[in-house]
Amino acid sequence: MNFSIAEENYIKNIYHLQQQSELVNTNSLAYELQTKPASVTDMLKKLQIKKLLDYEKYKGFRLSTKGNKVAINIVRRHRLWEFFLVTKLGFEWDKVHAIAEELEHVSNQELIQKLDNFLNHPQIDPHGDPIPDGNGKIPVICQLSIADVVVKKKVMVSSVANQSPAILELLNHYHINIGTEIKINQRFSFDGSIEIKVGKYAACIISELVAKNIFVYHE
Amino acid sequence: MNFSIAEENYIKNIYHLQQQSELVNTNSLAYELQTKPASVTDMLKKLQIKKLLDYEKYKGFRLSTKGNKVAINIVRRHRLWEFFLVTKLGFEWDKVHAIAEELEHVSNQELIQKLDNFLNHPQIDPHGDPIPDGNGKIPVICQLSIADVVVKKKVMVSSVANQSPAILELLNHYHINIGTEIKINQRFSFDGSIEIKVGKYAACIISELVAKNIFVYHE
DNA sequence: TATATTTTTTAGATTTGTCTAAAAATAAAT
DNA sequence: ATTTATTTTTAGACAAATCTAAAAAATATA
Repeated sequence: MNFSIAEENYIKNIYHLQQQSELVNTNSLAYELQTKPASVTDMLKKLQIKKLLDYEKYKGFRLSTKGNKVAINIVRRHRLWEFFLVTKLGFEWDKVHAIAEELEHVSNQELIQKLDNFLNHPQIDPHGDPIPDGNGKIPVICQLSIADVVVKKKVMVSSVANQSPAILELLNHYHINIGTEIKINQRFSFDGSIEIKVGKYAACIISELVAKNIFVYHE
Repeated sequence: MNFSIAEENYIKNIYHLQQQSELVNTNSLAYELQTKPASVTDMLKKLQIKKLLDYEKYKGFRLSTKGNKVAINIVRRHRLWEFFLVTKLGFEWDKVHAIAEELEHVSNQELIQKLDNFLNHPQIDPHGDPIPDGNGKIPVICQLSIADVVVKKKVMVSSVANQSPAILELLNHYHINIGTEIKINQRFSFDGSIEIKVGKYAACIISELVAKNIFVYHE
């Protein structure tokens, strides 16, 4: 089944609000979508008719099982594109959300399948959020801050917590990006700083604050 | 300036019809867009107001200079995505058009710029059509059928003329794709067949018919 | 419990892009 | 040069998604 861009945006935002609280209300969804409560009510009726929503007038609403599947698929597309934009096209994190918001509505199944293959089935997007697989299964995120990784271990960067241009500038300097391989050489007890080796570059030292903000895959 | 998906589809199709004849008429555009002449007339008025079109009632129409620039930009996006889908995601030619038709409407300039970089500024799309550059300049296509390439020369596949599943099957067998490097070893006068070397695979012989359908870059 | 406040929904209008059916302009044919 | 046929445009309607303003329901307050 195919949905309009407007419908998909409603579904996705209901999904996100449900992560906070089971039941969603009209005003918060209107705020999230930058629209008016009256418009939300109109769309809720349409989504209910399409069996995507459990909805009772004045009582709040939640996605149905079917609605949830659709939502997870949209989230999957969004996060795969974000991963693509950062790791392949070299975008920085702050720019990718808006673009992925558009790309996510291209809903060709084969496209997403092949994109997933091309990206080697990433499990975490550049913001550290899990990427649902083709069956809608959401991987349990096994991430660890570099500050907590045991020494001598080789790890791969999965995401960065603080996504400010300030830390971005620093990470570019260290040649650290999503997917970068890092070896933890040693930890200095004086200030918690850590010596790491990034790819083929000479070993360098990062502060504890930086280390705490870099997350890596961890089985 | 930003245009709706409907507007972009009209602009693009007017552009394509103009390659055939200078002036475009309502019926042929309606046919091209799978819509009704009345709808076309409505949209023409809107495009004229936006200065994208030179249009006189009952007299036919053509894109203005501004409209032409917009059209070329859409064509650029479309062809870059097609190239991406074939060379990076491994799609076959017959599948990419419909998907690129959707992707082309994501009109973020930086996205297209970075995609172009990522693809190494391709000049020809998988169908052999030229890809306009960032300034709207359309490269003159220097393509040559393999049947016409001098022997001992190394060339790169730019496009394939006959885009049937039948030739596709054969080319997959030879490991030939868009962007593949091929060396022309020798030509056999008996049947015009040609011995080629594809990448690291053992040399093989292709028929004259196949050779005539494979086009390569040629300075 | 009655009143005030907030939240949600309805009613009716608007915009975009489409349609059908009929009218107007142009082109073709006798 | 009329008539016929084709092409194009208008007029009016419709669906999707939105809006404003007002009514209805739920919640909070006195």
